[in-house]
Amino acid sequence: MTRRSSKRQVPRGSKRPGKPGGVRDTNRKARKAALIDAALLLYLDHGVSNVAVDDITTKAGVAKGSFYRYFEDQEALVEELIAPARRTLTSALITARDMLEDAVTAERQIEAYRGIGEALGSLLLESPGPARLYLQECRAPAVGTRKPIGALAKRVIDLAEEVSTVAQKHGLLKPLPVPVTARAVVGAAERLFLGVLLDEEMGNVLEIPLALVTLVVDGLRARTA
Amino acid sequence: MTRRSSKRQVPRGSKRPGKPGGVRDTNRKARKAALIDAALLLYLDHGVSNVAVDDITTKAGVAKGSFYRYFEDQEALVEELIAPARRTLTSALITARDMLEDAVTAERQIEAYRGIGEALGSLLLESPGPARLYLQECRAPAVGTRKPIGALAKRVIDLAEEVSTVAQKHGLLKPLPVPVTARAVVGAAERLFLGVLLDEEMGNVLEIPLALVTLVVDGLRARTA
DNA sequence: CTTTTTGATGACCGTCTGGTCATGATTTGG
DNA sequence: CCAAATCATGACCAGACGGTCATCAAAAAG
Repeated sequence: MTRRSSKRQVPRGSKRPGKPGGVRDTNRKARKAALIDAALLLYLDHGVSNVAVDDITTKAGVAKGSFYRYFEDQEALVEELIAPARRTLTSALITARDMLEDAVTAERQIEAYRGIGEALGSLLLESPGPARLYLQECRAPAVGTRKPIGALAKRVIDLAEEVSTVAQKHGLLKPLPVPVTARAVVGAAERLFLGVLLDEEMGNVLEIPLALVTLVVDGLRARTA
Repeated sequence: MTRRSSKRQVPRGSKRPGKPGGVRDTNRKARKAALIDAALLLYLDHGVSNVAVDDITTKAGVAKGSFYRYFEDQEALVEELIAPARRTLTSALITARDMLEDAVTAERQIEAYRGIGEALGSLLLESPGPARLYLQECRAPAVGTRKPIGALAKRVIDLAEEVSTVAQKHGLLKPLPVPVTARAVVGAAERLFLGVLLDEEMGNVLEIPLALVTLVVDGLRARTA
């Protein structure tokens, strides 16, 4: 029996995948979830580059050969692991950018930024693990297992620059270079949220969105009438 | 011949180390520098967890056995590699904290923060490699080879909190939780400086210190007369 | 109930890696 | 010049690791 050239969750041309909700479908989903959950816990403690497939499958309680039925390699697993975080982050930034396009008042501007904060907040609540993994690893070199995280980090910065570009076009920011304001905001937000996820002593975490808005609105805001 | 239980650059009780400036002393320093330089280049591209001792010694042009004459393991090398960055960062933060203790005017406060910016600026100029390595890896899990970097990251946050505590004591910051303002500033500064070191398109990089001061002084500043 | 298809398994293989060490080269100090 | 000390070397070793695969188990479909 030869290896299929391109592995898939359900192989294309599969003749008997079983019906949705059936035993096979249920087992496949459960196994993938077990592997992803196990990997996440190990990545959070050890970093994405210090975890072996053996570690993951042992923690997930499945045989090593099963890993390769669901994932080409660890990079493929990480890609799937951070998919929810990618969707939430990129969606929030795009929505904020579009809202700012129409933001002709300072109130609408604050609302757009608040939308980002809220989306990030919900990300922290719904997917704290993937969010924390992203925040921990997003600046280290995007090689091997970490590639999907590095790609998302680049996307986040690109979108943040778009948000800043639109904000500045409306005269809503000081005439600082867009790449500078985008990075300052992203950097501050990332470290603050990482602190929350790491249970660092942060005081009243409900003040964090305020702090961020303060940074953006008061710190970078253009002094216009 | 048995292994010494604790390796050192010059073994304790060494009988003929050679005089300072002598052939051995010179060769030792050159070899350590070659290994550290090689390791730095590899760590920057691949991450601290994806580099083998063989990689380092090959790039440095020395035999593998020589590596272990100078370093216990890679963690020891990283400890030494970031020593200049650690000195500069901690010294700058401590100086700023002390200056803020005496800062009774807004001008003195700005001067203290500017001192941090200048120290960071000189760090980027004098040790761009170690600075970039620190910025890339400082949030990923502090295990194995990355331990020294994680320890420095914790120290930086601790000192930043002290700086914020003093600033707030003087009523120079809004009454936001100290951990929040400290992290916001550190996060913004780190991402901005990383952008410079990665040659990301940042516009006029001379505006970055201004952006940081803007964030701190205008964004977090208490609205006092 | 049976055949076909899909999934699970963990031993196996080749490569990678940390770390050691016997041997020889070089430096030191008298 | 010489004995002692220090340094350099890269083959070697044992274990770690990614990925495969022959075999068996389980599910699907008729």
